[in-house]
Amino acid sequence: MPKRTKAEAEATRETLLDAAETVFLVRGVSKTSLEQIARQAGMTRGAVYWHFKNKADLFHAMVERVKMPLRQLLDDVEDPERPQAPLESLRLATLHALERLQRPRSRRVHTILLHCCEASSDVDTLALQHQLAEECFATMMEHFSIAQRQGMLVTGIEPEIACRMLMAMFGGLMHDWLRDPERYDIADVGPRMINTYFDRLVQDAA
Amino acid sequence: MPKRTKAEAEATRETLLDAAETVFLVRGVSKTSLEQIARQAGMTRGAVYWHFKNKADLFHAMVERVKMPLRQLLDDVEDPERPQAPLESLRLATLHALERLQRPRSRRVHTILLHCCEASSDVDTLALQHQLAEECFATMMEHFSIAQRQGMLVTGIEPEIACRMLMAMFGGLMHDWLRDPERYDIADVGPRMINTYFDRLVQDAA
DNA sequence: ACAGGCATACATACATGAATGTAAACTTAC
DNA sequence: GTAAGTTTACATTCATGTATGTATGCCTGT
Repeated sequence: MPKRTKAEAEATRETLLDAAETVFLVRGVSKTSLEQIARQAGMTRGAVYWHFKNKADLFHAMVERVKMPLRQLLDDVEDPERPQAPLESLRLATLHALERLQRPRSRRVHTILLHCCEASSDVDTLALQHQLAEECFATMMEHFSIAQRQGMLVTGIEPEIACRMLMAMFGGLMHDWLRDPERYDIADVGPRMINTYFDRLVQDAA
Repeated sequence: MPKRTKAEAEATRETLLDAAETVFLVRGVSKTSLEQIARQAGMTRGAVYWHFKNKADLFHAMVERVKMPLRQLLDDVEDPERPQAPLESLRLATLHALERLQRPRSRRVHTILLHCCEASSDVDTLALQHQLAEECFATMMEHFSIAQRQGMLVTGIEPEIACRMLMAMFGGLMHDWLRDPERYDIADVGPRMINTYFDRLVQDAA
């Protein structure tokens, strides 16, 4: 039954993206055919090619649905009353990011990005990761630098190292947990790791 | 000119594995055909199918050439004179692992494992990672637990969290650096991160 | 020691299957 | 009626696995 109403068309687009998430997770991106995605969504390849240019385009749209840059996370948690608490802001933003990661869609898409697709493929996943990482690093470096100037960083620790440690820890935790989420409860382990990091490596000025 | 001598045959096998590393890095595992690998090695698919059952088998052999479990790293660094310095052993083993990672072949293969192949594909890369991670975790947990019993761990930090933090940090650093090794010098940043971690989170008993 | 025979180490050819992109047909909303 | 949404049909490309070809290294009997 061809030609749905405008709203219905938009709905099928979302359905196709949902289907893509599902199939990508199981088969991996490169081994998934557009046919499989279409069938999962209860349609044919024609629908896919109508809404998206090709697999790369579809993939990109799928990622866009969950994209949430650190910049915005920080805007959410930064306390307007206390504009100079960079480390506390970072801690909260990190914890908040960890919570978002556990939401089903976010979890699925990040699993796909980290484990079910490869570089130099249809989709340039490395460029996506690179872009996100650079933005994260720049934003975090600002905050760590401010913290250091305010004497809130334990002496002897350079902002760059602290920054890279946090990024590595967070990224590594994501990568490791998403590989097999049943192994441990990230809602418990994650915050303990993050809090331990901030409590130990980072010290309020006297 | 078919049929080489036994030693030459072994040499072509290695050549094929080298070729695989090269092509996998550029095209990604799933998008590389055995034809491309064979041509890169200056042969035909016949040679590939002679030495390996299929792409998965070839991939597995490629990984085996660099596989170096943490257990062995620890055996290398553990001081027989001072059998009770678990944290120092871990620090050294971690630093040593970091150095190994920078060796060209190790670097290539790990890049492929982390960025150029996907789960649920020909090769079960998740199983490989899982296996390594489990062994690492178990071994490290032993050492962290011993350290805690000896009062060498900062009070208030549980061995499990310390263990997972170190694993996440190391894994995240690998993942991040290998994505674009030109961004920073891991030979400089890596040890500083690791040493900072051990210096700050882990404390010699009084 | 060497001549045959057999297994080895590849190359070539072929059959199959599957995915892609596009074009054309069809149906209904607007 | 026309354009948006979707299906069906088709042509092309490409990787895989296998089967077959073939020349050489290696070994065994005498």
